[in-house]
Amino acid sequence: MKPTIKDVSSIADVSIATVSKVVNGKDENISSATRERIKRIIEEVGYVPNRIASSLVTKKTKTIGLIIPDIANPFFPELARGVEDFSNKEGYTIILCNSDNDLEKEDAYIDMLQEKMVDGIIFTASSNRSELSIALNKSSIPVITIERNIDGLQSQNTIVSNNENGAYYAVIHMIECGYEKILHISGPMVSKPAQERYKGYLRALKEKNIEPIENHLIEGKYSGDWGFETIQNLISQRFDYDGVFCGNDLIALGALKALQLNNINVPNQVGLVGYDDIYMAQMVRPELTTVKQPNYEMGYQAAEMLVLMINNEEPNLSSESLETRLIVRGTTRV
Amino acid sequence: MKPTIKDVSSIADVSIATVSKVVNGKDENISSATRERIKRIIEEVGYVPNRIASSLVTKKTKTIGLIIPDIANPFFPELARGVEDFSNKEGYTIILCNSDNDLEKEDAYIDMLQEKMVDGIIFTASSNRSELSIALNKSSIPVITIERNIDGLQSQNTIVSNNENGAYYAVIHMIECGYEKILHISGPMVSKPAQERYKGYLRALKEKNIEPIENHLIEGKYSGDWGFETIQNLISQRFDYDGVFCGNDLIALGALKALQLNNINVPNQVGLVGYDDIYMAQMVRPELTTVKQPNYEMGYQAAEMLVLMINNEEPNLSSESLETRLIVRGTTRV
DNA sequence: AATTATTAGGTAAACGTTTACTTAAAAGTA
DNA sequence: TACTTTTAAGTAAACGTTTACCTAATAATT
Repeated sequence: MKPTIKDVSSIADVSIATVSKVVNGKDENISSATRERIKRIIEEVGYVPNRIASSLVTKKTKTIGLIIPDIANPFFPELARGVEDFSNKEGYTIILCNSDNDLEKEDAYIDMLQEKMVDGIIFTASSNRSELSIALNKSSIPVITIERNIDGLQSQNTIVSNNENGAYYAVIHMIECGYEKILHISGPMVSKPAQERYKGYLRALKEKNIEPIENHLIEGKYSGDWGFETIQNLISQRFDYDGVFCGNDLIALGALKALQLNNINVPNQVGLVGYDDIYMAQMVRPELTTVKQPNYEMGYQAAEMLVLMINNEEPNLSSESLETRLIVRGTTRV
Repeated sequence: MKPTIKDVSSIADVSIATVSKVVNGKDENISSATRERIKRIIEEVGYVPNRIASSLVTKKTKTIGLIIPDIANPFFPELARGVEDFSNKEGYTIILCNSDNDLEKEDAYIDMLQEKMVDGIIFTASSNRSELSIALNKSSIPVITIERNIDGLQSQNTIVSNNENGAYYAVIHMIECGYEKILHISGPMVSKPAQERYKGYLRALKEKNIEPIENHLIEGKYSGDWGFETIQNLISQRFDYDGVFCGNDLIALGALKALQLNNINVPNQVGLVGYDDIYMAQMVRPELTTVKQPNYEMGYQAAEMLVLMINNEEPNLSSESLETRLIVRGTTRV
């Protein structure tokens, strides 16, 4: 049987309160003799405090729930890492939840996290969900949404990156490179980032007085296969375009592969820009021009903000939109 | 204030025991009238059971700790996903820990997980650590090691993939393709998988009666940059080789980039094989020949095994070595 | 010497559940 | 009718801590 604080106290012949005090460093009023004796005994018997029991009285679990769509999606590991790094630094532990953008799973995880009394939740919601917002609002548990905000959540604390600007500058760059017939292969338009990127794309065209070509928006999934297929289709349809702005790097890498397979020169015949700056963007030839999102920072700052909320220190940022950075590499001509 | 079981019980005018029974479905002896009344009240007041409190008495937290080096390393997300999928199916929640292969962090996490009373731990240990094994052994908490086993851990339950065979078949394939001067760019040799892959590489050469070339082992990191640098160096040294077996895909992709940059044709002048089959392996041209590790399955099976251990049902597999699969693509000539 | 302050530690309630055991009433049986 | 069984629920201890408050002994102050 695992030793408890009681075992330690009886061996040391002190009360459990005394042991508790030295374990938690609240031992100003404990003589150094007993302090050392207790510490030695703790070592000897291998006592490890039961945080479940202490959580019950302190009402703090030092645990944060992280709900993301899928850790296997290359966008999220870095974000998760950011969350974990800050959390760990502050003594928090994180519970990882993959929702697969499935509303039922999201709900189930929210419930579970509440039952486990997490101190706060960081949440990439699949879409806007008023019922969820309501449920979350009345639960009084600090929540911060990340990457996408959801409407109707009170004390809306959000970390997002500025998708619209990111897309805008990317497309401006393409236009300045001389591409004129630029289409947009996007991810699913139900997601906010997809909507915002599309908005930025349109804004750039408008500002440069370029009429969007017909069928300029091709909506699909955030996968390499989707990018590949789309280009293959376009080629078989003899679609006329000279630039492709992709919803993310995965799409772009798939597109690049298809273009090269059909001997279409990138960047000379067709310019290509991705979004995210995943590691692989630099591992292909030509290297991919893309928009870097501060994934790690987003996670880190989200955790930072959440911990502030947990400690009831009003975060001075109630909603932060981090800027993106255009990284010009080889898939756009200069 | 959040409602507790007591609030529900007093509104329903029953004892807390009765509420507890209906909450946990142990309500054979509760009349359907009261059962429904209680359920309605739970709904109305928004009662959510405090699992911290119940864990204290049941001594089960329904939580599993997962310690891996780095979730941002493309090898681990899938594995983590496998762990999470099975765990979630069984009602477990996972705590994610990134150790960065840092011994102190590993220790700190092990402590933390024990304090949080997790029901079990899945662990990718950075290296062999006898003290850790001892600590773990006496803690009586179920542990399963994954991807790499650590010596001295009692009731050694391990899920690994057969690295030696994976490497062996890969190199055999290269030799059968006609490559003869094959070098091995490996990850850090302190890690077991690196050692085993090297062993497989040597075994293949030996079996085919090929003398390893001089300086055939180049040891470094599991990164694309490392692969890139190494090839650049080799080229500047005019090193003579015609095949490269890489410790992982990241190294291979870096190497591929360097080779192509120097106009060395892959697979005609130099054959190239990676390890892992990350998603990006098919996104480059030529697509990378590689060894597929069953990452997801490893995670899934590890969780499966751990849950068996937690439930004290002796797992019939005490140490499973999953087979790998060689995936021949475009970086080796046929 | 009498009073006060400080030091070192103890007491016991509280946190929110679960569960083995008990009980009272109702129903069944001889 | 008198007993036994079943049904429906309640009682209270236990889980392992923390912490506000208390106390006795010693030290400091006047």
